[in-house]
Amino acid sequence: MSTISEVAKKAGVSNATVSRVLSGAARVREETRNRVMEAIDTLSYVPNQAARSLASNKTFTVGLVASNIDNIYYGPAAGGVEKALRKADRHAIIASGNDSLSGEREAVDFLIKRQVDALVLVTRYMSEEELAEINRRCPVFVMNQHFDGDHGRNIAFDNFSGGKMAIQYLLDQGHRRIAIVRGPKSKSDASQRYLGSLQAMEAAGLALTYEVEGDFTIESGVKHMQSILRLGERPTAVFLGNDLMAIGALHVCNEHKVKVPEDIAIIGFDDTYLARYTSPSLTTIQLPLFDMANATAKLLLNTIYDCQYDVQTLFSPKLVCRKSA
Amino acid sequence: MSTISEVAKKAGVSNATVSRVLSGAARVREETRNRVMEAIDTLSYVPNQAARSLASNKTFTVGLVASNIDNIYYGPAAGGVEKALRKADRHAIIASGNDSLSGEREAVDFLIKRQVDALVLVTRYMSEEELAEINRRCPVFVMNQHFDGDHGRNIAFDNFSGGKMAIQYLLDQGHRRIAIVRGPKSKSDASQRYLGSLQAMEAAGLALTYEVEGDFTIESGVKHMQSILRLGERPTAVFLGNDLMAIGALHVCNEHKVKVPEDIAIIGFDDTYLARYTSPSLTTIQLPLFDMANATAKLLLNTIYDCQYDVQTLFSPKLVCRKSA
DNA sequence: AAGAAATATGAAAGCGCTTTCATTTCATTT
DNA sequence: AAATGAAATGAAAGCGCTTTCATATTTCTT
Repeated sequence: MSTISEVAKKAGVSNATVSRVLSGAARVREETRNRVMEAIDTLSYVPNQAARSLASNKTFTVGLVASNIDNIYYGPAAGGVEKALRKADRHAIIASGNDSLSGEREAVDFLIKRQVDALVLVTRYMSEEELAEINRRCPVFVMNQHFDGDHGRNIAFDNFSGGKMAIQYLLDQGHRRIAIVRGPKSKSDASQRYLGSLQAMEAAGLALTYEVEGDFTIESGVKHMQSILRLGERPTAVFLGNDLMAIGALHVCNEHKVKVPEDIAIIGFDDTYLARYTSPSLTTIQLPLFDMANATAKLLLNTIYDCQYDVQTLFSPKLVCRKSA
Repeated sequence: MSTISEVAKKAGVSNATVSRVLSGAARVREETRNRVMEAIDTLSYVPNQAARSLASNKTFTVGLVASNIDNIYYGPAAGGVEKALRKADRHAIIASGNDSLSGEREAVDFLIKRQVDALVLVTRYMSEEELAEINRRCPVFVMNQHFDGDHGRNIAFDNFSGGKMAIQYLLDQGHRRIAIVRGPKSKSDASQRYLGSLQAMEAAGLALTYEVEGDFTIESGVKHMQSILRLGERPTAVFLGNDLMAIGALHVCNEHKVKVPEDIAIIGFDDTYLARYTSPSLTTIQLPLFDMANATAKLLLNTIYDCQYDVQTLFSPKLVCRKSA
């Protein structure tokens, strides 16, 4: 491991100059810069991150909290964040919230202790007020979620239109008896989807046959679909607030020999990569999670590290027709 | 942010002493320690990681490379690693290999540049020789994989018995015509599973009806199952080298109205959390990925940071009977 | 109780950078 | 050509810890 001093010596300049060409912040004469670059190359010098952090009071590290690292959403989310950060020579520390509020809090505390420069939160249990509070301790960035006191720190998705789109599709297919297993009332994305659905129903002069609140897990989809099958008059179509619940619903239908989509149509939300491999394959509303996560990280880079990325801050839903509806 | 000096001053000791009580390495008189702890508490002092790293020449950071962060295996693997590290007040940086060899290499280089103290590699394209080579640059830890020159740096799983178990179960169910979609020949875990299967067949005096090499993706399961269905004389059971391929196979069967398990029995490997929600639910061999990842991280902690965890270094397969076979 | 051995603590150097401030060099103007 | 202002560079002071070495204190031995 060579140090900055060795590079400086070899290039015949001071440490300060090497530091300057490295950071790119201050200007250095063309010729000097070349000499330094050459020295860096021949010594294959790599700056010491710890020293950098200590001197500059930045860690170049971003914390990423997922409510449950083992969730199917986590992959694309982490992937999108990681890609953007790596390109900018920063990195992410992961911390899982172990699927509980206290776990999420611990994860956040851990990362703040670790002195990350910012946080990307993909949580499930934290209220928007809590996010705002954390934001006072360390800059918080989120996607598909609002929080008070954010200063353009979230990447949005038009959940309302997405919900509307799902129901509209069902309506277009001739369904009139429609049930909804919506996501948690505490989450604004879930509520927006729900509100959108409602609007589509109202516009058609219809009311929901059945409605219940799920928690976005497969198990929850299983449970609520079981209730729906027990209903006296079954709906002909069910809109589940996310793919995971739809997978649970599909599983239940298959177990009970209820034919999808003939007996009951199922539509999900998110278009996770499993959607195309369920039986039957899942019709769903696409949410470009990877891209949104990538945008979130870029927004963070712009805000915290003065980068200059173009970032799309609002994403739109898209219907993906497969065979379940 | 208070510093160690402030703590020292408040406790009426030197910085060195504070450092000592913090690290727990050297001994400090009971009474002194209490005074220091109290000062730490009242100042709510948190040590600066960068300074710590710079002074000690350790980053307390572990790099975690997954061939594809978006893979279903990644979650439990990352979760297991993260849990162990966090408990030990260390952390993991993630880097995805973007599902390619060059990507995996870039991820490794990035992390080494980032000066991680060690690497946990969950790669798909790197040969065991390459792992050994990387190990010369930075300590490498792997699970369910061997590499040359490791010094007890891997957590093993008995894939051979697992493969045997899968076939044995099929045999016990009365199947005689059995096909295998094995995993990549380049991966020792896949090969062990295959060898185990073969042994079970031989012991029964039978030969495989059909055999082909898949690449552990859903798509690969789809492709090979399609070929199998086109076979003149179909097998009555298929053993897929992992759950992902089995999910693909199930999907194909359902699309072609081939009844599972009546027409064809399907058995997978890994017992990912989706296995219980496929249609029909997947009979498979359980591989305790989270626990293995956790053990890998503990092994790392013991080796690199002189921790003293008990670690189980060999894990065993377990048959999980569901409905697909 | 004195000396030796063991234990506890402090002083200070240094880890490898960034950054401020002063100085030198260069280009421009008169 | 001298004066001026701008641009480029260097010297050196930290950033907040760990760790070595020396010193002070306690405990043990006889």
